[in-house]
Amino acid sequence: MSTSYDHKAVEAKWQDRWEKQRAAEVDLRHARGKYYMLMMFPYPSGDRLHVGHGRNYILGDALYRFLRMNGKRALNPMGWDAFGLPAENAAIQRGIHPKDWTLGNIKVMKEQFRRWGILYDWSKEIASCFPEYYRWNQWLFLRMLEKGLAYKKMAPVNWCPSCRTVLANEQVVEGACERCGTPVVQRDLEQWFFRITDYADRLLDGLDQLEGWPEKVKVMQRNWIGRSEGVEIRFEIPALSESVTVFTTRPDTLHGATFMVLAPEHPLTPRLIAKHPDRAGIESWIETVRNTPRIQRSAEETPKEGRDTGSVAVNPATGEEIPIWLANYVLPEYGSGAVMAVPAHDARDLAFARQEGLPIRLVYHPEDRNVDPATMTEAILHEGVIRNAPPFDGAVDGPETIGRFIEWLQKNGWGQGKVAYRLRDWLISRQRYWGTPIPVVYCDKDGMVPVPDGQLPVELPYNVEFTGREGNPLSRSKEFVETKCPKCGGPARRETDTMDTFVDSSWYYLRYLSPRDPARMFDPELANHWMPVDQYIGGIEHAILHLLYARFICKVLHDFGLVGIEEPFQNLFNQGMITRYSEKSGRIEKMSKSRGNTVSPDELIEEMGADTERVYTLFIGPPEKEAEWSDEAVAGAHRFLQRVWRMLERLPEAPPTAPADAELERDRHATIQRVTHSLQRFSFNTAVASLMELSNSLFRALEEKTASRLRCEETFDTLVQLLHPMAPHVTEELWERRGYTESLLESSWPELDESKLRRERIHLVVQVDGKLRDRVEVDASADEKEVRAAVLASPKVQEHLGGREVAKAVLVPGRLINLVTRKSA
RNA sequence: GCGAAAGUGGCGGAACUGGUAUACGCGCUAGACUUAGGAUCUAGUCCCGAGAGAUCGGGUUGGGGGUUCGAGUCCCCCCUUUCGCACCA
Repeated sequence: MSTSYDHKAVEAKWQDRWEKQRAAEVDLRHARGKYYMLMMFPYPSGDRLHVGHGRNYILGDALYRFLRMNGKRALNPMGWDAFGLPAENAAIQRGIHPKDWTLGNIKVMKEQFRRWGILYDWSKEIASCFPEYYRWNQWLFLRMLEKGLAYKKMAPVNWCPSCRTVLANEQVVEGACERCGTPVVQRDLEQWFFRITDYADRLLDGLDQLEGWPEKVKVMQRNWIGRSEGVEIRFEIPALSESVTVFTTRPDTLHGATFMVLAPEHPLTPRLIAKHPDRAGIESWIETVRNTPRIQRSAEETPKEGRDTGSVAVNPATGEEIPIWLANYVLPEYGSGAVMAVPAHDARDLAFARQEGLPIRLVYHPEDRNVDPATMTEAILHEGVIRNAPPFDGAVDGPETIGRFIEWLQKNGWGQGKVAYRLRDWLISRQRYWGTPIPVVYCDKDGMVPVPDGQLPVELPYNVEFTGREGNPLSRSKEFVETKCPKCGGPARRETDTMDTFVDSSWYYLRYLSPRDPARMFDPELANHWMPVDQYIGGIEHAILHLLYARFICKVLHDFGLVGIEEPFQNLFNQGMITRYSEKSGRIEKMSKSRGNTVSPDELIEEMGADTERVYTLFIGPPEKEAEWSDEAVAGAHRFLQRVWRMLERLPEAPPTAPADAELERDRHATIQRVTHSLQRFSFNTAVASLMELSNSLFRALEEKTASRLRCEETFDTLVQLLHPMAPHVTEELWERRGYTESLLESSWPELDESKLRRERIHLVVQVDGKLRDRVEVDASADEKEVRAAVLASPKVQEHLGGREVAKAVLVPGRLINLVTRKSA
């Protein structure tokens, strides 16, 4: 019967010890050298964490331990993104107050982290739902309000008539309210915004500096910002003595604009349809379009619908009068909410023109430009092709043509260059309780008045009612709503909207540095010393929203003169998801509670230990890629740790002297080199593989008694040290049992001696004409001449040469030699 | 449709800047120890062919072409998959 180690006892022992010696907390003010790493800010959701969630925490902890053993000052803080919708839903469904629910979840999550053996510096702990934290959201809001970066305006929102509340886009499922199934309508409400569009160019340009970010995330952000350069062109509407401006990136197709399309919401619409015989019909159609949720309206499957206003505009290039239409596919918020329709060169305009029987006119001939000739034939036949119209001057296509057009339009006073963005201002107000109250009050006399800094924080009242109906519970709290105007002292009402939780997470990394500071949002001196964050680990789901908002707020704080940096996160790592077969769907899917394919860490830890889970999670595959969880393969990680454990008992069996010492020593150093390199590149899976190899070598040496006791012990110690970031508990225990009194975590990473990697005799691969034919052993110092002589002495090589002459020999030192025979000319 | 990444054994995956393809693990096969084992250990395990045999020959990184003494890796074309964007004018 072989001994197996009691992982439960070992893990409990070290988890207790780590908890007690929290002294490892970094003294930020006195730490010399900087290595500020690993940012996380999880949401305490109440669902038990599963092994899929464990991946990024385990990854981060392994990295943290590795850095620390390498003498780096690493900071590993943890805090809670504690506001959010699930807490409020829990209150509605189960009658638990969001605060109590959240704090309970935090406790559970902390216990799970402890059981994974994860070392967080809890002295830096923050939670966004505490007034000590969110008062600085309010402070930031007031500063942004002063600078015009926060503002209020009417905006269309998703409104559930039954719940009487605003819904986030994510809460609208197929056009209906996620909770009650009532069709959602579009409604205009006064909303608070942050002017992120002012920063569009800087957010875009900043990406080029972020070399430590995955290209994928940068591309996603670039698409989201969606900068496009184009032109604004004015079209006169003679009947109204007005003009309408369109935005286009293709001014060179202006001659082909045969009609114009406005968003139904366009400000000129009422005047354009004023004299229309079916005005009422059009107005009711407009209402339908307005009530369509935005997501549905801008889906490609949605059929194009339009109405002719009966009014006309003048195409400045041709002088022709063209009809003005309204259509659902033109969005009011992009560009100027109006387009010149060029059906010959735009797929959407073409579809619409065909549907409504509007004229199609070619500007470019199919031979000039990428136009589908088949679809264009009818246009050519009916309208002909406009070429050599000014300012073509016979030239065709390309950016130069467009450039000339812009100049020409400008000269004629018809238009000018303009940049349009897809990015919209950030809507930060939520009609919800569980969030940061927006610090303004409304006074009948003074209007909207910001809350003075001295009266911050505006605290959330605890005693409110959660009915799930009638919208925001905050607005029914008299205690909260009724207040005094800071200006005149008269009666006033508080703003009851709260902030989007992304505001909380957009600056938390700065608060980690001085979490209890009562006087400031953060300490600029510490921020300048420790920022930017060296390593950020998180899921790809944050690629746009959170990471864009955090970059934006960082730039805002920079402009306020509070921090020197403009980019908060230097290196970003996106771990891949863990997948598993789901009985429900019969497919391999992302591990999640709703799919019923989760693996509980509790049971796994009970059965095989946290170290096993950690090693397997890291070994499963490249951490940036998706990986499929295999219940069987976990056992392999467990066997590996058991093997390492058993070797401790066998060390004394090794002989005092033995022949293969040098070989084991070389393996040891090769492993140090490989593991160190692997961990530097986040390649945890190959690091574990290398350690398994070293373990196999040592095991064999012990079995066959080919290495001395001292050598075996030294190899074992190195193995344990290198394994520590992945399997911290069992390695600490083994280290202690080896007689070391200092904690393994405090020991320093094994040193690589490159001279030990060298061999005296090396195996060289011999190729003849690029094909592997033999291996020869030569002195490591042998020069080409000697190698050649040794190789030619091989009977196998001679056989394959078959008497042919060696025309050329390519020697790759230490690896191979390729003998090239002359090829038939 | 546009953009990005990737295609290697039965499976997860190795191969750093072109240099022994399939490391490591899972699974599988045979054996050992055992009352028994999903425990442990030993040997084997890319495919085809020859041989009793250690071995020997040939082929193989989605398909096709190219560069090179040499290509999983670089270049071109095609196929497939995954992800992101998608009425943005």
